[in-house]
Amino acid sequence: MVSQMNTKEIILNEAEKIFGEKGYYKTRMEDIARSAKIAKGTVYLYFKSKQDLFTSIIEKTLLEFHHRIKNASENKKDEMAKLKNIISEMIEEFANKEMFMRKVEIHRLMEDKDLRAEFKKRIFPIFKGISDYATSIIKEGIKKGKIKGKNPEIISAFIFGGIRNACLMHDFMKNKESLNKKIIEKEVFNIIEKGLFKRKKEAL
Amino acid sequence: MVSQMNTKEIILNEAEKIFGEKGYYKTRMEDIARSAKIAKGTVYLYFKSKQDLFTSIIEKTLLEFHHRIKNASENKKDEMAKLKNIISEMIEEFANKEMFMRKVEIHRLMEDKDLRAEFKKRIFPIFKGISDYATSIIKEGIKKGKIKGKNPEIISAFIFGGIRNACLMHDFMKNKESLNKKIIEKEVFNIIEKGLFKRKKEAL
Amino acid sequence: MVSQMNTKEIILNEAEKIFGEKGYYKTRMEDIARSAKIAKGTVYLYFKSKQDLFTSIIEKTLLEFHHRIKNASENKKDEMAKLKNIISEMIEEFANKEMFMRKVEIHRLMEDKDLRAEFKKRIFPIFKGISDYATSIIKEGIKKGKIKGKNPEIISAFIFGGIRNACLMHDFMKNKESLNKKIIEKEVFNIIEKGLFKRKKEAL
Amino acid sequence: MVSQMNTKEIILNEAEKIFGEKGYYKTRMEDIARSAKIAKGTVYLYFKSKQDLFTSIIEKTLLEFHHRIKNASENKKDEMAKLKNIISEMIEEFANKEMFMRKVEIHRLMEDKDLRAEFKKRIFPIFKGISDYATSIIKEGIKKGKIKGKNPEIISAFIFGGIRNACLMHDFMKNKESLNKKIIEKEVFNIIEKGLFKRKKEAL
DNA sequence: AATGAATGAGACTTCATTCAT
DNA sequence: AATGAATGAAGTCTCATTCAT
Repeated sequence: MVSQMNTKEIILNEAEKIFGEKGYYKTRMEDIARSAKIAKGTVYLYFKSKQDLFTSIIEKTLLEFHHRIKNASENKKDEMAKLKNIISEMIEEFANKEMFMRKVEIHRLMEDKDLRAEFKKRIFPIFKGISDYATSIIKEGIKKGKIKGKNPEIISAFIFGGIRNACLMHDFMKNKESLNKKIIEKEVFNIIEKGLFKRKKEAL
Repeated sequence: MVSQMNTKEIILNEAEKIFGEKGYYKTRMEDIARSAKIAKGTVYLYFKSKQDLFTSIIEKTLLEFHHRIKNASENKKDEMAKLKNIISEMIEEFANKEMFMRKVEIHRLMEDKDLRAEFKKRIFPIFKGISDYATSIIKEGIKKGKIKGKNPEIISAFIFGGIRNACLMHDFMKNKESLNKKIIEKEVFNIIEKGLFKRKKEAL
Repeated sequence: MVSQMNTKEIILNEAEKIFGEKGYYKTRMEDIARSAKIAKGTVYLYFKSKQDLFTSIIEKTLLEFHHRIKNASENKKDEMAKLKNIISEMIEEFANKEMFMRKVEIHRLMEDKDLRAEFKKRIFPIFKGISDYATSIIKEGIKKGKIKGKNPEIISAFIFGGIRNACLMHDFMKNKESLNKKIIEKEVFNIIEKGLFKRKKEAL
Repeated sequence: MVSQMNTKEIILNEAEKIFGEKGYYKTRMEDIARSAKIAKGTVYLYFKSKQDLFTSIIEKTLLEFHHRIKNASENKKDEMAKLKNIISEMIEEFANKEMFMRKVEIHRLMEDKDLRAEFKKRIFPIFKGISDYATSIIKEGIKKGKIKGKNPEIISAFIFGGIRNACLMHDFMKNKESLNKKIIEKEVFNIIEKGLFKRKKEAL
């Protein structure tokens, strides 16, 4: 039992690493098995297919992410503080070189007919949960007159995609320098704070 | 001559459509040939490999995009106006369902060893050209004291990625409704304007 | 008419060169067309298939070779002189870098089912003619008691193959130095005339 | 382990047979797989490409041949005896219908750019080893005054090629009758030992 | 006579998955 | 629970040949 748990965990970890490095299509089941120091057939004892394994990782990653942003925001009263904390968590997530979330495009993979069924069932609800959580904070902020804007979904997608791309671009353009999370955070806060939130003077 | 141009153009158009729909890996050369109503072998008369064809499309798409944002911005004096026009063009580009730019992740594909060589030679320079162009406007704005921020690259990556994701997310969540470009534009302008640009009161 | 002759001749010459360089399988009809500065389709006006073209070249080459050895030997009375002259012609033929006979293995190609039909009809008779011609001289020599041996076919095949291989091997091992025909000729004459081993009398 | 050894051996044997029958270019990987009663993909578990498989067979065949001629000659003191034993082995090798050495032209295949790299690394050294071995015996014989001639390389190439062609020609001309090794051997020995032409003394 | 764009059968190779041990 | 040899469907690319101009 313990050993089973371990093997499954090992596979998940190694697979996450390799999917993150090579992407879904370029990753071979054999790469994963080798990296996990097990036989190819063993992977199939724990996951019924490549799609299943991949979906399981996204599932786990998204659930963890959901927890993180919830933990980081739910005990703040102020929507501004909540959003800023969520943004910090996003940057943390995306800036982590090992994490594959930054690399994986859920939209794109959802269009793959082999993955779609599994994704629709297992990933979409979680994804929507995260999206709704972020959106609901913005919605609340708008209602309270603290946040400007009319379409919370667009706003949260904009911020999420913006941060992801800022992190990716850094890697892409100058992958030798390690990414300075603080700089990105500051830049994003600057944009968000003074534009997104009405300041007291304005509120008057 | 005319016929050659036509066939090549047809292939490029059909391939763009299918690569956009299915992604690079799921697209088979035969799909493209069938869609172009030609034989598989004919594609190879015009493009030496799948990589070459794909790269050619990205190349063309990025060059067109570069032209568009240049045309839309270069005759404006004000950096704010320039940036807003570029943003409008981005939205136009990403919101276009047929366009595959929205779907393609250059960062990810650059990591594919089969594509890397071709990409490094043909795509990276154009990509960098676009990036540099947007960045230089922000840089100039910062110098003139009209734009806040210290890292133009991060800012432009943030905006670009944010817009892209806002468009993708709309498709993803409610792909039946056609995307209203004006709404996205307004939301982005709202965020950008009041946050990114110092207002006269602030400048004082 | 003149122009047709010319085009056909040009194709034959260029094809011979390229088949000689690359071998039958690696030579593409397009290589030949390009080398002859004509369109691919034009080749098919003169030769009905790749097999036909190739066979035509072997045919021509073997016929020429037959003429050469006949001319070089038929007016000699002595079988020894005849054979030596034939050997000189063989060396001349094989040592010629441009000639493809040295490179082409008729035995091998005869086993290719696509070539077999054509070869059986057009090449085999010529080939046999040459073989018979050489063999008949040896036969005559044996009858007259001037040549030792019981199997003229084996003897002529041995000499032919030996010369061919000596020429090929030179190319293979030291292809920079140009092959010295005289040296090969001398070595072959030595063996043929007196054998490889010194007899005791000679050794004295 | 046993099974792995077996499958690899089976593939090598079947491939040797088919390459021998059809030649390198006409042999399809599927032919080999079918002949070995395994799936196409299985071949690739043991050999990384068609080139690799083919090269492996030549490698093995040449190494065996090297051993054979060494074993057949190294304990003889006399160069004449050594050479004659080597010749007998050659005839044995070439006369074997199943053996593909007789059919394969290393010179020709070395010019194929797909095979060249592999050949240069793996085949050329062995080939040269065999060639050098035969040549060194002739060289020694010349030094001791027992063998006539100035170019051991030419002499060994001549004998090797001569025997090969004599065997091939038999197949080619009358492939129904089984080849009588003794007859070829006798004919070759005759030429080697005393030359083709009776000298006047003998003629008396 | 000549062209060269187009065809499509066919070859090599990959890799997710299975299954006997 | 674990293995890894074996499978075979599927994908990329080549090239002899055709045919409309």
